[in-house]
Amino acid sequence: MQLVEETPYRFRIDPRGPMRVPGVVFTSRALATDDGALEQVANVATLPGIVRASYAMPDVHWGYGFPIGGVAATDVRAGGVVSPGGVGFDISCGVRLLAADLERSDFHRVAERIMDGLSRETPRGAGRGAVWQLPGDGLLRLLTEGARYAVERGWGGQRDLDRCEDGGAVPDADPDRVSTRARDRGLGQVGSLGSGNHFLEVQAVDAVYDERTATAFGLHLDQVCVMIHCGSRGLGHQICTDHVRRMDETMADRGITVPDRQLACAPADSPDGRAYLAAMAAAANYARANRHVLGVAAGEVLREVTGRGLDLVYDTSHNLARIEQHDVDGDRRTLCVHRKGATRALPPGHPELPPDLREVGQPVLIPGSMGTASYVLAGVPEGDAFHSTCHGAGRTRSRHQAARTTDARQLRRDLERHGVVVRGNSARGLAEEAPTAYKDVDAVVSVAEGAGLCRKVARLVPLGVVKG
DNA sequence: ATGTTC
Repeated sequence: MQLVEETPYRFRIDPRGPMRVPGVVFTSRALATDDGALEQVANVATLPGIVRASYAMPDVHWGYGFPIGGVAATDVRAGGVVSPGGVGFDISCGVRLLAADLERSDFHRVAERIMDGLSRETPRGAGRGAVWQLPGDGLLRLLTEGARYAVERGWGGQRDLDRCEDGGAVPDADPDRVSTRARDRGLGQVGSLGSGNHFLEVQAVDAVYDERTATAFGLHLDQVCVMIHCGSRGLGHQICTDHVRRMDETMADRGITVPDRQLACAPADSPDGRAYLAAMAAAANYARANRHVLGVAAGEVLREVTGRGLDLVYDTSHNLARIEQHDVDGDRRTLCVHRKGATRALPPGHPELPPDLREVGQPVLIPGSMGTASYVLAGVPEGDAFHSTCHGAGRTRSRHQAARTTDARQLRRDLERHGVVVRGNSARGLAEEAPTAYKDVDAVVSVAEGAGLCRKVARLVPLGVVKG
């Protein structure tokens, strides 16, 4: 794939064949790799109604149809499509960061007790376990009311909603567009991590790049934090499966052709498109509630051991499509913005930000790979790509490759030698997430900042990890 | 990511 260097951090793929717009890849000469993701960037550029460009963030890698680390916006009033592959199977997968009233130096003497407690109270792995057993009509309410329903039922409080994207619940969710099978899968999983790259980490603020913004976010140097990375479990997965199948069946009848069946799509303003968006919104609410109750459970463990609880910094999703208003070629347009492995990064002054964050911009939470740093970033005024930035380190090797070449016991020893207390789930799961299978998160974040997509606020390092 | 192959 031919990349044309526009600036040190911005590269272009010129339109060819059925591409309607160029590809724009935010990367660097050092970071750029091609595992097939750039071909996918070009494929996405062929989607009906796509505007401006098919974007890739610095952590881009190959995914189902769309690349992970991709951003694509379509013009809803001009037949623009929505594609489940542009959101991903783990709908509204995201990150929740909570800050403890505890210093790094306080942690070590209680580390084992805290990690044992977090391990005990955090269901994880495929299938089993959840911290919240929902009452009879609970799932339907959760799908429409998200974290607000959890608060109503006694989990956490108003601040948890104020510091969650969309106040804890996205509008326009319709449980009727969620299949019985999807609901069945989701019913017993509210409050569980899942597996793969999902985790709960205890971290310490290792560096602060912007004191004023960090203070507004509720963070300071050497503070202990808890970061939770998880999504919508089997429910979101089943919704994606159901709607991809439906769109794959009806796409040809609409006269839509795509270069890859995994780009199955429908006009956002069509029955199939609206049905997916309504089901996706339900999964987004599920994911918010999932992270919410896991955060409350973690806070109870910390309070039990230390007498100090947790305050929410922010909760953000990096797998979602949203209907947003943006200026394109001088016109205000209604766009369906797909972010798959990409994080919304609202600039200072944006009306959707809570009042206490409006001056500094949206907190952007970037989980590193296991045992490496994580970041807190902020949105910037000049942000390109519809106010989006990266979402993590980004894989360089497949799960299979990582598992084949990693000794899980050695990896665990290495982590513990670096002072990270490990509470794993399975040896294979640990091996698949070896940091050597990922890009360097410090490099990814530096490129994202260099490309003008966001700015650094704080760097966090792991003290303990509960692995999904 | 995922009751890791409906």
